[in-house]
Parts: sequence; C-alpha cells; structure tokens
Amino acid sequence: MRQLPERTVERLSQYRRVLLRLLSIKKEYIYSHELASLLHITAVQVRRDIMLIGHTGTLRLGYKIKDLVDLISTIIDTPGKRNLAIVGIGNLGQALINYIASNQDKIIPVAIFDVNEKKIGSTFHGVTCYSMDMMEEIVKKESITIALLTLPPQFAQSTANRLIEAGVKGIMNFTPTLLNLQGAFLEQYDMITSLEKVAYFSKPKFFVS
Amino acid sequence: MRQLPERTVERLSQYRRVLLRLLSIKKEYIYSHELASLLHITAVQVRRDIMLIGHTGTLRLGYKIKDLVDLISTIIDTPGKRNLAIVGIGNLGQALINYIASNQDKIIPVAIFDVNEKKIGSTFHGVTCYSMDMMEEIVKKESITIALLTLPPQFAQSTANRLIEAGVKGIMNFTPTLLNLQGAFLEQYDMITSLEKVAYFSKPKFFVS
DNA sequence: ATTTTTTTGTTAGCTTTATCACAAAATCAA
DNA sequence: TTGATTTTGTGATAAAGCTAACAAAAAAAT
Repeated sequence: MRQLPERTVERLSQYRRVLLRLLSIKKEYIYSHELASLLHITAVQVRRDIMLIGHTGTLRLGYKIKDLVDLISTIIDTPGKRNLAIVGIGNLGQALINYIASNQDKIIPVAIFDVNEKKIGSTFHGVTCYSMDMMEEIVKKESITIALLTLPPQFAQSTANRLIEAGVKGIMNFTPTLLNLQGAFLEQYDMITSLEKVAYFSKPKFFVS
Repeated sequence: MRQLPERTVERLSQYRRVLLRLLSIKKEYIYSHELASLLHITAVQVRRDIMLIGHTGTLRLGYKIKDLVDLISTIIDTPGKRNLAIVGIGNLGQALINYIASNQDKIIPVAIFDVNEKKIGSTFHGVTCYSMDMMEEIVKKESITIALLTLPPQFAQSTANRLIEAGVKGIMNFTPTLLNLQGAFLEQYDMITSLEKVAYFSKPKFFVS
C-alpha cells in the first residue's frame, strides 16, 4: 500500500481507540456516520479513510469493528513492539512516561536519559534512568527507534543528532528548538506556538482589526 | 485584515520568537532566506506570510526585525493580557504551568482547578488552586478566556461545557477525549495519536507493505 | 412486485496550503 | 554607464486534504 496521508494516519489511530472501546462493550458493527459522529467529523471522511486502507464494509450493516481494528493495527503498528527512550525526565518527561505506559502497549518505554546525578540509576514507572553518556550504547543494545525530547532546548539539536546516529528513526520534540533532521521522522510539539494560536483564534471579535 | 491561515499564525509565533532572540543580540535586519533557514522552511513561505500580514521589507536590505516583531505582536496578541486557567494539576498540568509562566508574558495563568483536597488552597508557580465548584465564579471574576484541560478524560466534555458557559473562548485539550464544542476555539493535543503517527512514519522500510 | 429508504464506495470538485517562476527595483561590478 | 546580481513581492500553479454528489446495492415498506 502507498504511504497514507498524515491526517489519515492520525484519524486511524483515533478510530482504533474508539473502536476498541466499542468492542469491549460488545458492539459488533458500526456505520460510517456513527464513527464520524464520535470523532466529530463527517461520514464521508470516515468512508474515504477506510477506502484508503482497502477495507470494505457491508451495505446496510456497516463495518465489522473487529476486522477494522485488526486492519488498522496491521497498518499503523510495526509487527512486534517498538522501543522508546525519553531524554530529560523533568515534570513533562514524567507526565509523558506515565501516560504512554498506561495508554497503549505497542510502543514501550525502555530507557530514560538525564544529566541529573540524583535521577541516574533510579526508575520512573519501572524504567531506568541512565547517564547521557550511555545514550549510544543503550539505544543500540535496546534497539530503540523512537525518542522523546523533553530536555532543555539548547541541547535538543545535538541530542537529536546523536540519537539518529545511534539508530533512532522517529523523534518527538517537545522543546521549542526548531530541529534540522536527516534520516528520521520528526514530530514537533511547540506548546507556546500552540497557545498563541489558541489566543489568536479565540480573540474577542472586538479586537480583530 | 482577514483572518489568517492557521499555519501562518503558527509560523508568525515562531518567527517572533526567533526574531526576539536576534534583536537581543543587536541584529537589525533579516533576509527572508535567513529567517527561512532558521525555521527550516522556504524563503517564499516566509515572504508570503509577511505579505499576508501586510508588512513590506526593503529591497536588498531585508526586513527590519524590530518592525516585524511589533507588527506580529499587534496581530497575534490581544491588546493587554489574556488570563488562563488550568483544570487538573497533575504532572502534566504542573509541567505546563511552569513552562507557560516562564516562556511568554501575554497569557497569564491566574487560576488552577482540581478535585484533590490536598491541592486545593495551595499554589503552583504562584497560582492558587481552587475547588472545581468555584470554576464558574472564578472564571467570571478573573475574566479567564483560555483554559487548559489536563484532567481525567471522562470529565473533559462536561468541564469544557461549563468553561464555555462561563465565558472561556479558547480551550486546549490535552486529554484523549474528542470534544464537541460550540462557541470556542479548540486545540487538541493527543499524545497517543501523535506517538502512533511517529511510529508509522518512522517504521523501518522493511515492514512497509 | 414495486417503490422507498438506507448505507457503502467513489468520482469530481472545492478549499487550503505550499511552491514555482518571474517582474521590479536596488545595489554592485566592470 | 551598462550589465550582472541580489532580494522583495506576487500571480499562477501544484499538492494536500476535505466535501458534495451520486451510483449501486441491499433491505424495508407498501
């Protein structure tokens, strides 16, 4: 199958989460418009996404939830698991590791790196924190392919370079540093930009020039 | 001026941050291609954004940084400040309040709400935590127009409804609940979807069917 | 049996966002 | 002075993403 549009992949992830919940309450089939309304999008959008992944529903019955979940899984998951590292275990890093470990089971946090002597050697949500010096070694040994950057911005670029060099293929950058990467997929989350965007689009009409 | 494209607003926020740093080291003018390379985008994109906000540079000299920063500010900021509330002050809420309070000064955290008796009455980064019962009252009294949701997902929709009813105009939702809002701008950040997207696009070629 | 309703699948078109290509003007080089 | 170079500003075009519209088929209603 050809590489899917980014937005479709995002929605597939959301479809699956919603569908798993429905499966757990024994729902078997779902109509495009039902799924759409759960995500607050249109039914056509749902049907188009499902078409793109090559699944086909039953007329008048809708889509078989189990089959759809399985197909989405074979598409967006890697067979087996993916190992993940978190670099910088401050407040945000801790929030993320808890959240990730509790909310899905295909992407496994296996290592944490930090400079803080007090944190090195201790565990967070069962995952060991190592010194930054160990990064290359552990990334290779544990086959880590995804990394989260939650460290001070000035170290983001050099850390990203080291991670990619050691074999990481996907990076989520939570620092405001604008990274320049070669050979890895980058997902940037810039809190301040996001906040300023909300401020702009929610500006009282009053102030709009 | 007509409402700007979402992407342009995001980039304006980033331009400003980069430009402020350059101003602080006494740089006066900047070329579109310089700014572009700092953000890892194209020079045309930069010029088009600047065109959209009605600014004009000097041929052969580039853009006057001070003027550009001022213009971006009049466009994306509200005159005066905006007050912000954080609902749910767990690990993530604490990470966000610290980050927001330290990294910009137009959007001010003025209230926190939580259900935890131990947290109510105490302060985080100088901001008081109130009981959830006080939400409507405080939102009105403090003229809060932006809210961050970092509470358990099952309470996200009802809390959002209450906030909007009380006057909030922009909501950043960090829970995986897909909200249905009327009368407020919504920015959703779904960590798991984002992570699954990175996993998909960084999947070893090997596995791509 | 025929008509109406429901629901999928898909084409064509629309909107939004990004890029190409180039004119215009300022400066520099010869 | 003339020609080359640099850099902005923008119309035209392309790419990505979304939606409208409708055919096809199954089921339900009459």
